[in-house]
Amino acid sequence: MIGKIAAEFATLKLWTMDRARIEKISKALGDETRLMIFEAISRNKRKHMNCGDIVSLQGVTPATVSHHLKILNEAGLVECHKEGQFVYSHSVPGVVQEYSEALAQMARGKKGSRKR
Amino acid sequence: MIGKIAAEFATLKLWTMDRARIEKISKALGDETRLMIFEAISRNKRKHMNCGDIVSLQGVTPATVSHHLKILNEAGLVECHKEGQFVYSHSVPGVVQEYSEALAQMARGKKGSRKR
DNA sequence: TCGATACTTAGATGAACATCGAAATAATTG
DNA sequence: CAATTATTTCGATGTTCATCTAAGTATCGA
Repeated sequence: MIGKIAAEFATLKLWTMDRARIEKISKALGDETRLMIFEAISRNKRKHMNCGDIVSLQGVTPATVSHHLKILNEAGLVECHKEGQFVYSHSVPGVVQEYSEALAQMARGKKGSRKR
Repeated sequence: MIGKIAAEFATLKLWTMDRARIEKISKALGDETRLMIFEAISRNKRKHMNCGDIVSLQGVTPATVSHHLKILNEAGLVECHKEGQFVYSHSVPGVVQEYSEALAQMARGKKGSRKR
């Protein structure tokens, strides 16, 4: 039965985020300023925000914002694209989703954590 | 109807985790050793683990394990209870759940984040 | 009560990191 | 091209933090 096979695929999940990835995302979220930035970027989905927008939102310098954006980007939480002299960022909710599932699985005591 | 009221309570959610709480949990999860400890504790639901069990599992001293357990506990991710000379720990999956929801909400750009 | 076992606390050390100002790079516009 | 604006990179600085050893506290068994 197709349904059964599909159901098995759905539950099987050959891979999960490995611990290193979970750690990286957790680290990225474990800073007050970065959380503010991530929240701000997520809130403005329509009109993407650039570095300067974020700077004017909170009390940090462009250098600091740039630094944090890099970390959020390397964790996969936000993506950036350059448009002329501006760098616009948007959040990637899918990564948060995967991260949540990986954590839930870990908390539930499942084995998981297979790479590839 | 009781059922309806209960359902409203369930969906209404008067509060969400505030940023400080999210930050604290993220920090707690943002360390390799702590992730290992959290995973180990979660995996052994039946027979709760004590400090020594964890020590023998990974290459860290009792002092370090104690330190990390404190942080995981303060984040609400694990709970500990003393039994004689032993301190047993177990994970609290509900907190991971709340944390995930708060993050998802943030990533989706919802307002949320009301305290109390 | 003594000695062993389990854990915590204190203090020290080195590494990681958040932040800034200043210099560098990149793109835009006069 | 020169001047301006946007962002990144560099180097410095102070703070946070993971870890250890050693000393302290608590519990158990003889």
